[in-house]
Amino acid sequence: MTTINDVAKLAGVSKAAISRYLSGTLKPKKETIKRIEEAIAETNYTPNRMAASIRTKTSNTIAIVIPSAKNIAFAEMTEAINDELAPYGYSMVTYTTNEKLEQEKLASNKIRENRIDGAIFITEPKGNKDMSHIDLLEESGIKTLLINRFFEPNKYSNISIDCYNGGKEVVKYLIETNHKKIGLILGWENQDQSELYKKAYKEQLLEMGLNIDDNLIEYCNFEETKTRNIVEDLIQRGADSIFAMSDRTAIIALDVLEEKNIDVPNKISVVGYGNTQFSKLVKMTSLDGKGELIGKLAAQMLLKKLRGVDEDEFKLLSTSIVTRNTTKKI
Amino acid sequence: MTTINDVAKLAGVSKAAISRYLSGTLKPKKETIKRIEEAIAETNYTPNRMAASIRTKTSNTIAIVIPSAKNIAFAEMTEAINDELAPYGYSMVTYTTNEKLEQEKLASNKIRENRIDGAIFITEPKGNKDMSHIDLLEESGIKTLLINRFFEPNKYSNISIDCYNGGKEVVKYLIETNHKKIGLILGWENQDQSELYKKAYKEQLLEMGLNIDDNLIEYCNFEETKTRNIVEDLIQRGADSIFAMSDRTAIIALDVLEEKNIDVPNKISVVGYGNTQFSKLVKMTSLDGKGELIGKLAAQMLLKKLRGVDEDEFKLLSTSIVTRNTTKKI
DNA sequence: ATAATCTAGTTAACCGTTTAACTAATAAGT
DNA sequence: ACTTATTAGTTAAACGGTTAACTAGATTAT
Repeated sequence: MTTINDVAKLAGVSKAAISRYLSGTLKPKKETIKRIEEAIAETNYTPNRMAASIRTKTSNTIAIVIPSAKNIAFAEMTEAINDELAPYGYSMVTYTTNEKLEQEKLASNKIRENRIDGAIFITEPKGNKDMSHIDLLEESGIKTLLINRFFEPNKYSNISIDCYNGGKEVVKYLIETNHKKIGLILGWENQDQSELYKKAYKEQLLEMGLNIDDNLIEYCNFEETKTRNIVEDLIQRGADSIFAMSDRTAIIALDVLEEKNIDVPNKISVVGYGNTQFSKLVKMTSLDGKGELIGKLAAQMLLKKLRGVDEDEFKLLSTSIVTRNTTKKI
Repeated sequence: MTTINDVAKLAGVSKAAISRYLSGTLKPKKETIKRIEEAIAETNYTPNRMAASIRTKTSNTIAIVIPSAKNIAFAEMTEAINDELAPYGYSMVTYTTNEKLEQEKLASNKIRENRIDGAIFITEPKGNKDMSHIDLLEESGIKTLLINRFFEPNKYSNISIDCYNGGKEVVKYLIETNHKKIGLILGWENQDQSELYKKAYKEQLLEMGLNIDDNLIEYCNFEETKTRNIVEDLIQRGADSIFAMSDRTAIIALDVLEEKNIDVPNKISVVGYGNTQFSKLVKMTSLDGKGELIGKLAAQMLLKKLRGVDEDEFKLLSTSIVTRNTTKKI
């Protein structure tokens, strides 16, 4: 790779002239510009952004930390973030955690090592409240932003879906369409999101005068076989509807129901969460996860922080159910 | 952020000692180690990988260039690549192209700017054969690897699915299950993959004594509305089966068929391509795209190139149809 | 005519590492 | 006892840029 020195030599000016010309802090005369441009073209010169970074202390790179890149919900957010940031020249590096705290910490280390400007963490590693690595990033001057990790205001910048009220809406909808035994399939036990959905579910049930059957509440850990067993159990226990905490889980539920020849939505209604491509393709009712909106807002918020506007923000996005062919008034 | 100088000062040694201790080229005595370790811990020192990079000329980062991150087929490959490379300490940066050559070139520029060690390009921008940016990367010492871009040996390192023989197998399977009017939904016109499938389709038809109806061959450009229209046309024209060049397209086809109350697979069989999560979840027959295998192999091949083993390799992976509930002998 | 301002550059220090080459002190070999 | 190796470091240059401070020459103002 050619360096700025090669270009300078070829153009017959100092390397400072090249650097300043490229950054717009020097206006060379026409003839010099011509020589510089020719030299750049001839050598295929591209500035070494890393060398620049060590002086300017900005890498023009942001990181996203997600449980899994092939999970459609995260993929949709990721793409939205990238689409929003790319026009500003940011590159995006992805670290996956498999929802493990340990891996999230490794990612944080990489982010520090690479002096990445800002990082977006999506969801929390299962059931863990250790924030020390995030704190360290902020102390190191790396801007952080959390998505679907906290559901009430706190010291971190955060954007989340209001799954408490969203969950209540789903339950309300199901009750209003005459369902009485609503199966609830949660993700991980002790994870904020699961517990919020559970709370919403129970409270809405009570508010509408139904009583709670704990046998209808299960944690699937986002595992397929576990989910299948749960769905079978729920059928056994007489569930007339199922609300699952992810579209993927809901689609697995649909599959089990189809295998058992149980008519959806006439016999059992199914609601997912995410409103991802998945739910659209299979025409499934789903609580909107607003992945693309969240990604877009997250990118904008991070951009703001990167520019130094540093009031920590907390956003809770209201959501609503998108009804399709897997739910029906009975 | 603390630097190596801070640590050196605190530990009372030269910065070279810190650097060499951390890289294992210096074995300090116990007592010194203790002082260094304490200084590192106290200052939360993490080496600045960018500063190191400018000296060592390796960034420990690889890039993947994909049409879209939220396309499930690419997401699966991406994750497989990352899983394979992460243990070696590589960070992965993603650039999306929307299948536009212009954007692919922008990505190439970023890759050069950031002195990224190696890049994997997945598929080709629609219908374009300009490889100058890839050539430039290789000339710049950046290792490149192409996926599903070339289907016969050439000067680039490349891994592809043998879609010619795969396509023939699908057509053969459909004919053997007594289908006579096979609709073929391709992607972009003039894109190698599309044309290969078309060739496979026509040749297999002729080999098995059926004649070709050009009205059954359409390009959907991977657009939903266009796909829906095509499917309706194919139904009109009496197709008894549909082979689509992507799972997503095939699922849209399934949806149209369902809307029209046409029984799949009894009335019309549908085959997708990819064998992605999508096809598994909706139990759709699909020609295997082997995304995860490709990702894994790609990562390994790139790793090899990064280590200097630089015979250009060309791999064509054989594939086969995975039958599920959307195809049937009639 | 002289001072003040502008233009188009240059010089040199700096960013945070790595690494080749050197050194001083200690240990080992004969 | 004297050379030779080994150990545990240090020094200084290098990597490829950026940037503050300077300068020489041309223009403008008074």
